[in-house]
Amino acid sequence: MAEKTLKERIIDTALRLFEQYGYHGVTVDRIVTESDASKGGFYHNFKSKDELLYHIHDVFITYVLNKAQDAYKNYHTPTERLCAIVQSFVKVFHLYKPHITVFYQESTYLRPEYSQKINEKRDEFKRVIFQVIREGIEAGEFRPELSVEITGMSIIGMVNWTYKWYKPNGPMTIEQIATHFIDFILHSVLTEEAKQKVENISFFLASKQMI
Amino acid sequence: MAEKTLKERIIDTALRLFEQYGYHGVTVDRIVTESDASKGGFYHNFKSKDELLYHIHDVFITYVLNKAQDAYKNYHTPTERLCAIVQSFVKVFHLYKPHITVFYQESTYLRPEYSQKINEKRDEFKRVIFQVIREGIEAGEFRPELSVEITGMSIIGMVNWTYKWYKPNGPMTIEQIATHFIDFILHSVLTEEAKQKVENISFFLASKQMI
DNA sequence: GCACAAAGACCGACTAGTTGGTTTGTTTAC
DNA sequence: GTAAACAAACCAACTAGTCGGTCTTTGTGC
Repeated sequence: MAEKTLKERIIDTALRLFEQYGYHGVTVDRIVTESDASKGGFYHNFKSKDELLYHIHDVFITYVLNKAQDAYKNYHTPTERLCAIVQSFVKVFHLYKPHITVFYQESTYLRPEYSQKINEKRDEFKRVIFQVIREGIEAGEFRPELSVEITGMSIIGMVNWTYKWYKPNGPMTIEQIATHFIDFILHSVLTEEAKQKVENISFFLASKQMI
Repeated sequence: MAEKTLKERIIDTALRLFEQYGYHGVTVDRIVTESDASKGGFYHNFKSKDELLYHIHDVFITYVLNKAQDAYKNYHTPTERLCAIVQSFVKVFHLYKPHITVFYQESTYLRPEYSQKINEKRDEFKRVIFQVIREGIEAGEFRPELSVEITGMSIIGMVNWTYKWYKPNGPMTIEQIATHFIDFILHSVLTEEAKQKVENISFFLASKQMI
């Protein structure tokens, strides 16, 4: 395996420090020191501290958006799609927890030119979720009295909040957490008929090879 | 009605600015200018910029904790208590949206002596919610396979996330949003028997004079 | 009711320290 | 030789906090 490049080392260090102390709680000098780099090396790889922040945002949102779009493509009923999206969404927290923390804590400090790009991808992600819920209602799988927006934001909020409490080495694995979320969500959105079909939710997930 | 004191004017201005630009995106000078105060007036009322941040945190968490404790006292079944807590919790977003935004965006920047106090109240709030869920399961109203912690954090996350998208003058009133959340939550946590009793959720809420 | 002093509220120019970013010159590695 | 990276001095801008002073209110003795 190739050694880590300087750029990667800087990003790793910055991520760790930003997560703990916040973007403004960390100086460029400190990032440089703790990643065994130099100021020259830093500014060779990044135009500015702002650009580094943008880069962190972009890596995460790009990943999660792609995962959602893949999940949409690879499954073909609203219920399966919703499960798959939530599943992959939750799993991201294992890999990208520092990214996510920075994403939700520091996005106010993104400069306009950067935040615009990020917001486009974020909105696209929301659109996919809303779409699935809308199709679920139309297909009769989800309860017709649901509000697409509030249901969508409830799901997004519930999952996103994980970044505030999830501990990678805690008592719950990320898969267990995902299963609980999906259980919670399916009980809320499915119609009685659809619930009959799914029957046992854990079994349903297993049969779809999601867990 | 008495005029607003300087302190109140400073807090109002700071809240508005912090919400939009973040704690580090706003200087004391700017707060002072936009609240028609002076540097001296600011430091007469607050020991430091940090203390102002703490004050904002404390007002919100104290309010929401009291509301949850009141809801617990005033109702006597787990289902009613959960509804009442969520109800009052969501309503807080109407009054305290800027506080909440600052609370969740800027808490990393609270100095240790302050964040300790805040965390105690926040943990106490969580404790109340966990307690209600635990009692709901024990009483047979909530599904026994629920995880108290994950269910609790799901509810808290779902509601808290509201601060990211709620617009006080948007198409949904805060009461409508609260009703949707409660509907979502009750469908997830209630056992089949308990659902029979509650029957129609909107009707249930109305009968308890919650909406 | 008044004189006056003490306390508290508030002002704003100033300071001292910090920090993102630059520059210049050097070194390493393919 | 060229690009990536280092080292360190340097700067300009910014910003939290200070400090001496003024104005206003309140309390007290007579």
